[in-house]
Order: sequence, then structure tokens, then C-alpha cells
Amino acid sequence: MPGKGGRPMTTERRVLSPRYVPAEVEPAIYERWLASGAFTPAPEPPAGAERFVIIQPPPNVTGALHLGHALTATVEDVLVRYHRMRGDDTLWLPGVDHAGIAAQFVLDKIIAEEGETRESLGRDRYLERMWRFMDETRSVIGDQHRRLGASLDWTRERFTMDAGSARAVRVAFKRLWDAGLVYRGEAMVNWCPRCRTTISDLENIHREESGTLWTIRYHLERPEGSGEADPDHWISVATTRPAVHPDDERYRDLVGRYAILPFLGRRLPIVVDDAVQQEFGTGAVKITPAHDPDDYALSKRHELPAITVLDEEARINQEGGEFAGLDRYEARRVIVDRLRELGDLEGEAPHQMVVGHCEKCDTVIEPRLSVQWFVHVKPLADRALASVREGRTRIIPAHFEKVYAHWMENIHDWAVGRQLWWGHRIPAWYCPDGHITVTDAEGGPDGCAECGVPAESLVQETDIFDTWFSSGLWPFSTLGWPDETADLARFYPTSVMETAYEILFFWVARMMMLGLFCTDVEPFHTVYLHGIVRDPYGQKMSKTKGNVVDPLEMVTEVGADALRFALVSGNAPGVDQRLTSARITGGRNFTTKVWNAARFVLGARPEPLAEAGGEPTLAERWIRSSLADAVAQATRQLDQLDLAGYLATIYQFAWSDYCDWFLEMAKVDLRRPDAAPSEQARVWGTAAETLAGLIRLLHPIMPFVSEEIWGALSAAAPAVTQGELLLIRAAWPEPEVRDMAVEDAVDGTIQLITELRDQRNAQGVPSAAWVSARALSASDLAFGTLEQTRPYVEALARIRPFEFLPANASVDVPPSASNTRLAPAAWIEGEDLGKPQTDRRDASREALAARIERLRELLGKAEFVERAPAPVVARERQRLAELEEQLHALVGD
RNA sequence: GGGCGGUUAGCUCAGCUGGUCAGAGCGUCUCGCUUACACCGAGAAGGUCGGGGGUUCGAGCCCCUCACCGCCCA
Repeated sequence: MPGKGGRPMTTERRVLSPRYVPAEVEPAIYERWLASGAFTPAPEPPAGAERFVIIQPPPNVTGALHLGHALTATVEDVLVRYHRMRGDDTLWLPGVDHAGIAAQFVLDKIIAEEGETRESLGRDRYLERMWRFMDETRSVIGDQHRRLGASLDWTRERFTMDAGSARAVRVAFKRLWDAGLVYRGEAMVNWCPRCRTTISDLENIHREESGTLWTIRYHLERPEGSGEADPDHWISVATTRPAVHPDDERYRDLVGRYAILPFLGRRLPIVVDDAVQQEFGTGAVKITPAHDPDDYALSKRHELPAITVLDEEARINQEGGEFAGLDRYEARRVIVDRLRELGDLEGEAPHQMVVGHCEKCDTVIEPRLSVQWFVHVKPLADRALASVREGRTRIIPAHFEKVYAHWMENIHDWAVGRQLWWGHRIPAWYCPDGHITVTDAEGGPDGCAECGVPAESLVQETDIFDTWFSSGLWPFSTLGWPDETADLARFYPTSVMETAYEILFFWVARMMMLGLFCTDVEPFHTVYLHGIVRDPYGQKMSKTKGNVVDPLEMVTEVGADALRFALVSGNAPGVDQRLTSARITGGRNFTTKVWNAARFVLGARPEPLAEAGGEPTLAERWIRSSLADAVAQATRQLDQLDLAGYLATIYQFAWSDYCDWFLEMAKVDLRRPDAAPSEQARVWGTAAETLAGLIRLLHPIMPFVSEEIWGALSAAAPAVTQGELLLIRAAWPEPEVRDMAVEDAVDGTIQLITELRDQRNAQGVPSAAWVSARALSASDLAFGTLEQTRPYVEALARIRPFEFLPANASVDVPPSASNTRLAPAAWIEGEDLGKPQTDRRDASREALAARIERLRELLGKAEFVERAPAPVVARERQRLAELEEQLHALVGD
């Protein structure tokens, strides 16, 4: 057998180590992949290749790999490896997000240990410190992804604070400004006193909490206009707000008068508004327009002044008179005490209320009136909604399209400014006259766009952008937009956006809106949303609960492949999953199973290996056909993003078809004393070739063990690996034509073997014992099959001898006989059967008769025959005929 | 309050546009000769598809209704 390059074939008999130890081989394999350049697309796209592009959702730069990342990376890696093997022009681009609030949160803690604060450093030095911190932390998450086997193109790694991203942010904002979709205005925002910034509605997490409902007396003004409080007349106000409902008789005569604010003596107009709930508290509330969204709206209707009494850190400001400087909670406590002393605290009652908390630091949010930058998103949302409605972008699972639509239809303008330092600064400048100039030029504007005052007189906006603004541009800013780069032309629009359903609004929606606005095309054709990975009891993992599973520990213990298996198996899109140790063990066991199968195949190579010859056995033809089926199924499932289905297909093929049946049958052929070397070579060749096919199918989900096996296989059987040294570069198998007749024949044999084994068990035959068996062939065809598969039946059911009779033979069939497709009667015989024989014949006769009865009934109904589609009726008729034939053969009359 | 899901074997979950007998993994029970594998092999048991009603020749799948669980948005 000539080898490559004319040398004689001296393939190695490479023996795999008895145990697969992932930790020992994974790093080296990853290095080999990297060195091969397989992660990076070829300089030029392959001719006629389809495009497959995933932009990785950029993890938070300060974060560590958690199971959510691991799931994201696994799903994306499976798809990317699959498409790469198919020869598609494939790119998976990694990135890291600067995570404005989170990064400041972390850095503030670090500098606090150094005795510094944000203020003590000042903006410039703080940002310098931040960049140093970035140097330390930026590569962490990427390194962790490598351990999972993620085949990301590291040469294209991006950071949301890169110059390219910064430019994309400026250009996008300028375009929005020019289009009239940006405005600056006063609005009630969610203010986090700890982060000292505005946050979006999405980041304001509402939770029910117990509080106290205070009832306070607000003394009426008397005489009117005096500003003096009448000690004997008051209005009792529940909670913290004085207005009354227009229909409430109790307060009718007070309307239009004034109450006096305790301590400060401010005159408070008493107004009516139907927003007030009469049943709540005393039916009278106090209005604080600058500190509550509902009050703000009400104040607009009644032209009430909005007075801000809290500073950025939620301390009472100078408007609070004697209470100035107190923290909000301290101030409340002091005021309650003072009111109590004055006798103006009429009541206090426990009260359940919904309170907003900062997503990042959990501090109670203070609504705050301030001037903010807004993007008017309605027109953007309309387009983004149409894309999904009209199918240009598809969301998986589909029911999230409804969730997406609902959100898009009820969307609010987006407050994009953040009062932070770490992030992209809003490129807007103010001139002394208050004109606003927005530019995308890196150096800022030359002068005021309206009055032309020179740049030196302009002051830049201090707010930065919400991190999600730069994230919204990610699918194209990473590829060079706004420049018409080669990458942008080649890889945009991208293919699949794979991420957690939790950030459908935060991120996916923003990418859709900004993508359509900036590039006039949907940034991806498919959105694949995965669920949350929970603990075995369905609890969300959290550090405080102590139920966090560290994916890197799992990788160390059981290998990346086993973890990937666990994350994908039984996982449906959009559905939360529970990660149990059983699943991880399942992954490890499967890895080992495949490893051992490969070890067997490599160790079973006949030496010397002769030229293959002769006709393939039924077993060989069967496994080829089964592989063809598995290839077709797996391919379809991956194309449909059904990863769990794909995994189940390989699992079933590898474990049941290949290991349990084919390898066991192949052993029979390989070990037959009279087997010719050419036959052995052929059988082994089939085993090796099918293993290669299996390994190819397995590679996307279990890249390490499959690659390791491939290496050994390509040394032992270069023909089956087609000279490709790395599996990652090998081709995805093409589905071949199935041979249904062969599948039927071998499936029938398998059924027969299983039945005979069952009989052994039921009759207490010791496992080691050889017993004889007889079978009545169902037909001439079945007889022919049994002639070919007899050695398998004998070896696998431990039968000797196995005698089968022609279809028309007349024999006495014992009641213990099994009814199978190839043999309507098959039974074991022997002296030492331990238990009494069970009557199988009656059981199967009854089962058959019952099914026949049901089918006859169905076919006897006129409605069915008339109304059901013809093919269905025909199929049922055929089934009935087959069953009747089986029953007839069984009875043997 | 509005919206979106879920309820299928002891457990965790599949089940595509409705077409005979309901699927997997784990777990359970019985037995283990066999040098690929005990992280294994062989065999078995186990489900009135949450309740009720309806549409249909036919419903786990479609419609209505009830119960319970979960998530999102206010």
C-alpha cells in the first residue's frame, strides 16, 4: 500500500493511553489550533463560500467567566466549528466591553484601598488609573474562553473603548443628532446616589419592600396669605405627598387654600387631581414634583414649582433649611422624631411598597429631575420591529418575537447620558450663549456651529454614553464601520446573534435599532436566545447564595468537552436549565466512551494490514447507512440551531449504533479464525472510516477529545482522515445514500438478539452459559439474512448452535418463543434453564390481535376512510396487512 | 394591573406544521461470561401527557375554561 510521497506505507500503530486525561492534552491541542491559524478566516473568502459570522457578545471587562459565558461560548463555538468544517467563510469575533458603571465600581474599591477617591484623583488621573487597570484585567476573560476551547479569531479582538469603537460612537451620535433624533431636556430620571449617575429604566430594578406609611399633619395657613400656620386646623396627609381627589367630599372646602410645610414654613397650594387614590391613606397626599415621576407629571398640570432637595449623594441640600447636609435616611428619621415631638405625627403603619434599586450596586434609586440627553427612539423602534415582523430577522425561540414586539411598541425615549467618567464622552460642546455643537471629529469642533465662537470658548459635555450605546453599534463597529473596510464588506451583516434572553431589550433591541439606522440593514438574520443556567434546584446562581459553579473548575476536573456536553444536552433555546452533576458526569462518561471506542479501533488494526478486499458484510453496510442517517440528521439539526437534538443524534449513533452493535459485530468478523487478511483489513477499514465520520460529527461539541483521537487516527489510517492533520480543518461529512434494505435486515437481527437475550434472562440462564436456539424464518428473505448474520447472533446472544428453519418448516414451537420480524418464532433450548419458561407466544399473539382489532376498527369507519388523506389511509391498510401476516406466521396454521 | 411562558416516566427535560402502540439521559430492579470501556456490558420495570369542556375521521400538539408554578414590564 503506497503512502504519500511514494514512501512505503509505514503508518504508526499509535496506541491511545488507557485513560483520557483532559487536563493533560487540552492546552497543547489549543496551542496547535492557534498555531495552525484555523481560527482566522483565510485572507480571501473561498470562492462561492457562504458567509457565517458571529460577533461574540462582549463580556464585561472586569468580570470572570461564569456559566452564562460558558453557555454562550459553547453554543457559538459549536456553530462556528460546524460552519468552518462546511467550508463557509467563517468569522467569530471576540470582544470585551468597558462596562462603565461596573468598571468604576470596581476601580473605586481598588483606589479606596490606596487611600484615594474619584474626586481626590480628578477626572484625568482617574482615567489614567482606569487604563492601567484595564491592562491588568482586559485579557482575563479571553484567557478563560480559551480554556473552553473557544475558536475565536483573536487577531480581530476588539474592545469597546478602542479608537475604532470611539469613532463609531461619535459618528452614530452625530448622525442621530443631524436626523433630529437627539434632544436635551429636563426629565425625571433614575438616579443612583452611590454610583452618582443616571441609570435607564431597565437598570432600575423594582422590588417590593416593607416601609412605613406616616400620617402627618400639615397645618392650614391662616389668615390666608399670611404664611402663618393655624395650630388648630390641619390636613392629614398620608405618606409623603398635599393634594386631594376632586370627588372627595372630605376636602372640598380646602381646595384653593394653602397648607404650611412643617419646619420650613413654605406655602403649599392644595389642589385636586384625579390621580389621587381616595382609598389610600387619608385620601390626601403630598406632591414632590422634583422627586417622583407621578408627582412631576401632576405638577405640570397644576403649574407647581419643582424644588430639588437632595444632592447627588442623596443628602439634603440647602433647600432643606436646618436639615441640610443630612443623608436622606438620617433626615427622615430626624424629621419623624421632630414631628412626633410637635404632636403632628398622627399615625404610622407598616406599608408594602415597590422601591427601585440600582442594578449594579443595589442602592435605592432616587427619582431626580435633571437635564439629560435623550434619543428619540420611536422611529428607530418602528423599523426594528418591522424587521422582525417581516421576517428579515428571526428570533429563536419564536415566542420572544412577541416579547420584543411588545417592548418596541411601548418604548420610551432612551436617556443615553451617564454622569460617569469611564466611557465614551458625549461629543457635544456648549458655547457661552448656550448653543450646542455636536461633531464626530476626533479633536472636537472648530467653533460653535451656530454663532461661530472659536473652539477655545466651547466647553464639552461632561456626561458619557450609556455603555449599551457603544454595544448597540458592536456588530459593525468591530468590523471597521463607519469606514467601508474589507471586513465590513465581507462579514457584514452578520449571521447569528447568540445571547441570553435577559438582554433582549438592553442589547439586541439596541443593535437592531442602531444597526438599521447606521447601516440600513439588519445586523444579523437570526437572534438565538438561550436561558439562564441555574443550580440543580432551579435557583439562580449567586455569590451570596453560595451556589455558584465555576466553569473553570469544571474544566479542570472533567475537561472542557464534558462541560460543553452538559451545557448543551437537554438545553432548549429560551428555556432556563438546571446544571446537575449528573449532566456533567454524563459528559465525562461520554468522552470516555468515545475515547475507549477509538482505543479499541486503533488497537485492533490487523498487523500487517493487508489490502482490503471482498464484499462488505451486512454489519459494515449497516453502520455506513446508519452514519449516513446520523450525518443527515445532525446537519439538519445544526442548521436549525437545534443543538441538543444534534448532540442526542451523535450520542445515540456513537453509543448505541457504533459501540454497542457495530463494534461488537466487527469483533466477530475480525476474530473469526478463517477470516482472510483482506477481509479483516476491509472490516477494520470500515471501523476506522466510520470512526472518522463520527469524530467529525462530534468535533463541534467536543473539540478536544475528537481532535486527540483524530491525531491518532490520521497516523494509523491516513486514508480515512484524507491527509488532514487537524480535525478542526477537516470537512464536515457529506450525507451518503442510505440502504434501507440493509438497515431492515440488521435491525431485525438486533431485535432477534435482544429477544434471545431477554429469554436467557427471564429463564435464568447464567450469563456465561452457551445455549442452543432455534428460529423459524419469516420468509425466504429473512432466511437469507439469518444466514449472513448468524455469527453475530451466536456471538452476541451467546448461542451455539443457532439453527434456523425455512419459512414453511413445520416445527413444534414452545410457548416461550419470541415473535420478531425476521423470525416469528425464536426460542432458546437447553437442559439447565433455571426458571420455568414464560409464555411469550400468547402475549405477543394478544398484542398483535389487539392492534389488528384497533386498525380494523379504524379502517371500518366510513368517516376515516372518506375524510383522512389517502396516503394516511393507505399506510394504515398496509400496516394492517403486515400485522395480519405476522399473526398468521405466529400461529403457524 | 398588562404581557409572555410552563405543568409529559421517581428526577431533569425533548416531542417539528395534529396521523397506529408516548421519547432521551439520570435514577430504580435483575444479571454480569466476554482484554475498548465497571466513567462498563446485558435485560427489565415505570407515563389516564395538570383538571374539565370543545373542534376533528383522529388531539400531548388546535380552541375555551379552571388550578398551580415561573419570568418580564408597569
